Amino acid sequence: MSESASTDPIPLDTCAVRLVDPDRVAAVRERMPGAEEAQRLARVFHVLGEPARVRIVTALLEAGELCVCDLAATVGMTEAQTSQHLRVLRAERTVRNRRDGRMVYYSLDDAHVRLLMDLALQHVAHGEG
Amino acid sequence: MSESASTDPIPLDTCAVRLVDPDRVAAVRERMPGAEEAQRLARVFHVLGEPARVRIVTALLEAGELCVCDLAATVGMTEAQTSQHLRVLRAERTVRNRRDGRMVYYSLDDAHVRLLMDLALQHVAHGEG
DNA sequence: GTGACATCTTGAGATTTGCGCATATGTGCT
DNA sequence: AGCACATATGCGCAAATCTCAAGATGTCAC
Repeated sequence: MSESASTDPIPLDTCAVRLVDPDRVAAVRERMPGAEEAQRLARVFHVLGEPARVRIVTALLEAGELCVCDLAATVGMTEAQTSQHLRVLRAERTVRNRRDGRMVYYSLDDAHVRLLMDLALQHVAHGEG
Repeated sequence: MSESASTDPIPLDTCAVRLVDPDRVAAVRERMPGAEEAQRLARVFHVLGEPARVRIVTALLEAGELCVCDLAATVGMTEAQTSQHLRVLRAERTVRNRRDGRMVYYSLDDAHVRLLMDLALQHVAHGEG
């Protein structure tokens, strides 16, 4: 494959991939979000990329605020499972918790989440047959 | 734990979790999306829950349309890697491909994706310190 | 302080997922 | 047809992740 370099006229300064439109590639690279930004975006989506957590979030969207036991009953999971998923959601600032006695009440921490869910619902509604 | 049922006054028709506000739980359960809907939502988010795919999508947001080799150069991955992620994105109808000769050009298949990305960007921008 | 309850954390097992390499498919050129 | 190129696919391995069950933490009541 890469043995006899009989023809090697193109000096690629970046990496070993062929480029059709280098100018466009450079322009897009400059304007698109950086690697860190992409990582943060991915983390947000990753947290929501699980049916169990989606159900938790949608339940909180409807209820506004729920304690862990009621939340577990709503989504049909054990309390330990629910608590574990809530920890992941909390780490990403998707939900916030308020302590009242020995109960802990959870609610959404960001209004964007509701919009994200609505958009995703439209997305799956229009494309899925 | 579940050995000596000395006190068992509450008949739970659903499962073995305690309920603080059964009426509210029932109401939320009825109004929130079902399990299938949650699974579809999770699949959409899951596909975007990876830095590499986020970068591909954001690159396509800027470029509109790119062939695999330029896309690989833009996001800084090998063509095989890029192709594999594109397969995942295509399976979820996030991107579409158009063949022109031996090149294959990719673009976003759904306008919702742009909105999702913008919302997620706002989300990570306002909360991250 | 002791006991009961709600929630949180931890650990091992099982499943999934991404990466790298090699190869297959499909297209255009001579 | 034969060759070269762009992309897609299949396989093996390492890493991350979900799940389940048990124990730890913190709070209220007596």
